[in-house]
Amino acid sequence: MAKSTSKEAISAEEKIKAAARKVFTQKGYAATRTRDIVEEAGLNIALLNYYFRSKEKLFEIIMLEKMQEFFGIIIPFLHDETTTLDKKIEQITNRYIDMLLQNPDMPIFVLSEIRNNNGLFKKIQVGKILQSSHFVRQLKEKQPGVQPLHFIASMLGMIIFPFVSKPVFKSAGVLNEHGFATMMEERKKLLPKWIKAMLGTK
Amino acid sequence: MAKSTSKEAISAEEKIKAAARKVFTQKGYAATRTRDIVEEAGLNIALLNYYFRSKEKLFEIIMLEKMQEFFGIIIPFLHDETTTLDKKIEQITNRYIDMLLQNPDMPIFVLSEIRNNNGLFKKIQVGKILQSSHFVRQLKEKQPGVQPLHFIASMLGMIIFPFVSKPVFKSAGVLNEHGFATMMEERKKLLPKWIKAMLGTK
DNA sequence: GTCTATAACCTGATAGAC
DNA sequence: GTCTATCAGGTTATAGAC
Repeated sequence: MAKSTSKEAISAEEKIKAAARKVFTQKGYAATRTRDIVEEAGLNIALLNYYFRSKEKLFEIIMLEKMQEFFGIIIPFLHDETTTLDKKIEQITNRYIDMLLQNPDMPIFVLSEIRNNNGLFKKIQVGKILQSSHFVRQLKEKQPGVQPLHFIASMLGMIIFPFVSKPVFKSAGVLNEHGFATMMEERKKLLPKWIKAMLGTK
Repeated sequence: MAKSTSKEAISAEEKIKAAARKVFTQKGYAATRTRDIVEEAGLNIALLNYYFRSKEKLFEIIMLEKMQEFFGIIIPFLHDETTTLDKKIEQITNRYIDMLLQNPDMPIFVLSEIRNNNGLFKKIQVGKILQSSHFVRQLKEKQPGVQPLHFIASMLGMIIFPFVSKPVFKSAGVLNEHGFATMMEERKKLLPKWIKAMLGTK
């Protein structure tokens, strides 16, 4: 059945999915109980199993969704043949930070669940997509000596790592929620400069 | 009782601790069963409870140990008043990568467990140590406009992020175990150059 | 479709023999 | 100190009423 587009109330199925998104990404698969999810949704366990068969099946749906978002968001920019390398760096930085500010728990969730369960991830062809991208071709032209992987790992590290270590900042009293958001907004300006500076070295 | 320094066989207590280190860091607290730990140690559950009282108490011991290593390793370099900023960057990069190559699962373990359980972490005064360090004073002199936090987040991101995303590289077929180690060895040379290039921008 | 009650299983922890 | 057997509690999943 196609999803209704009218303004009618959200279905139980959708409520459970939304709750699962929230709880799974916050606590991870192993630490979440089906009870946590249905309580968050204001429903009961029977409904979860009625719609999704099992905790594991529900998790797969959420996990695939999150991996798609996490890895998919920069693909259009990587393949854009009309933009310069510098422009791509700016777009990726801005777009990624914006998306992660909406989903701050996503990186640590996706990365730690892939550690626990590489099976699900293999469906996504990250390696091939990257290697065949216009972005990597441009990188090789600009810096023939350096593996693009090194550059990409650095760029993504600068963007994503603050989200992964956000709980550390908060617990250590270095940053609160608002301070973190401000910092990431500043980084949208700062990182492209730093990333381009890396390209200037030999 | 002081730990024996002779070459006698490893005690059951030490065997369980070693097994716990391995299993907890690989799977995280929630996903490990006490049975996993004692099987790894070749012993039985009763021993675990005899020596450590509970799964949680054993976990706390391992977790404190790992946090100490993860956050503590760079402190001596941060406070060294005899070295230049450039030298510190080289030392931190080299030393951190070496340690993480020995403990590749450590970053994702420590960071995801802090997310789940900030209580344990609060005992370590990361924020104060950082702010009062010679390293941060040197940074402020060199780049008065930029928050040291931005710089540190970038530097640590470039160093640590590859370890956090290692399962992605492996599952995606981009790198195998040996390729990853090679890449990190290359990064010991590459990162100091890139990090210093960031300092040169305004 | 939704709910309550319960089954079936798993996991951490302990009792008690050696 | 070490082990086997077992308990107590919690968790997922389902049966069956509405």
